[in-house]
Amino acid sequence: MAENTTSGESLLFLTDEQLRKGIEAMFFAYRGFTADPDRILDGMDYGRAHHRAVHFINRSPGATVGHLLTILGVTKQSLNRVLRSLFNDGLVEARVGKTDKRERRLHLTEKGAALERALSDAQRARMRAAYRAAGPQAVQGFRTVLEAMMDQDQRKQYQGLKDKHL
Amino acid sequence: MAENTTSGESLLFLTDEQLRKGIEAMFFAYRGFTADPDRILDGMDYGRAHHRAVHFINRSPGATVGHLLTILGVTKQSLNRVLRSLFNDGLVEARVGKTDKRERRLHLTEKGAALERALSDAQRARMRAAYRAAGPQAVQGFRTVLEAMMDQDQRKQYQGLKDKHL
DNA sequence: CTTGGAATGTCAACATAGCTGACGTAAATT
DNA sequence: AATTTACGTCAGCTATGTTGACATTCCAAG
Repeated sequence: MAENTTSGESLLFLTDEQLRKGIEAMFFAYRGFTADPDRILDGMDYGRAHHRAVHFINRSPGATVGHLLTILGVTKQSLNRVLRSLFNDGLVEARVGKTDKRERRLHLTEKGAALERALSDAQRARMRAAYRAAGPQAVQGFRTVLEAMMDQDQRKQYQGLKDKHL
Repeated sequence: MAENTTSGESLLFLTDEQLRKGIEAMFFAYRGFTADPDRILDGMDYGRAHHRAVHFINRSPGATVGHLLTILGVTKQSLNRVLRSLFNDGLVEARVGKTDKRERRLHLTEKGAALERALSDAQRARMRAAYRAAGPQAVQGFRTVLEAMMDQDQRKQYQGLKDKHL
């Protein structure tokens, strides 16, 4: 693991100690990242899985179940349990696909959109505070490192989503 | 910390769209972050909870159970289940506290240290690749934003750990 | 037209990892 | 002596993931 190999030109940021700090930063930060939505969801019958579903349905209205499956990376049985409860509670509605009638195109109802807004408002508020405190340059570095940390497939989905939206 | 506050100079990084991208980046990156250790643990009887325990015991040898509880933020029942299995399998050993005999000071055995090494090698490899690809300046921004995203208590623990180590 | 496969849903059974509540024991503190 | 602290444990619950098996619906290709 010998860092500082070639010349002395500051490969210090690649030492095991620096990496360990990064690892723990991810661990603690992720807890903060999910804390606010979790607090809202606590008390409802919902959890993080519902949050993720609602987030991506809001983000890509009309997405099929299969699409959601690949994004979330869970089994259809697991996702189905979540979707069923959202469906029963009137937060999500499924419209039969126009061209392919096997597909169920997922959309948020107004009620679902309201929950999504509540959750993402809370999450964005924290993110905004962090961004503001860190400044634009740090934010760019943040995004760069996160993107480099993703798996290939995940990165494609992430970037794909980026384009599809606007 | 206030960057670019006053006039209209580039507060664009605080738009909801930018924040949403940051949120999704966290989501996808965290999956990558945990993927490699998860793969190793899969097949053993262990999971992410064991990884976390082993990580922090390695990091702070002699830590008490209570210390671990506050760092991990779980209940003692939950942690105890994990510790018991690590204990039974001879990965962790508990020594009675010298001054306070109620305390159990936790240490990794050689076997436990070997697992910890395998897990953190995998995780560090990914982190190192991401750091290397992103560069030192991005890494600094990454850490700055993550730190700002933590809860107060978590941030203290994170920073506290930083000092305690070396 | 029939058949095969894809997209989806559902049932059953199970594992992991979190939680609460209640209780016990030993050691330290007051 | 009484209380508090640190830890362990039992019992039971919930959320979220997993596999495996099977049904339905429908598109597409032979």
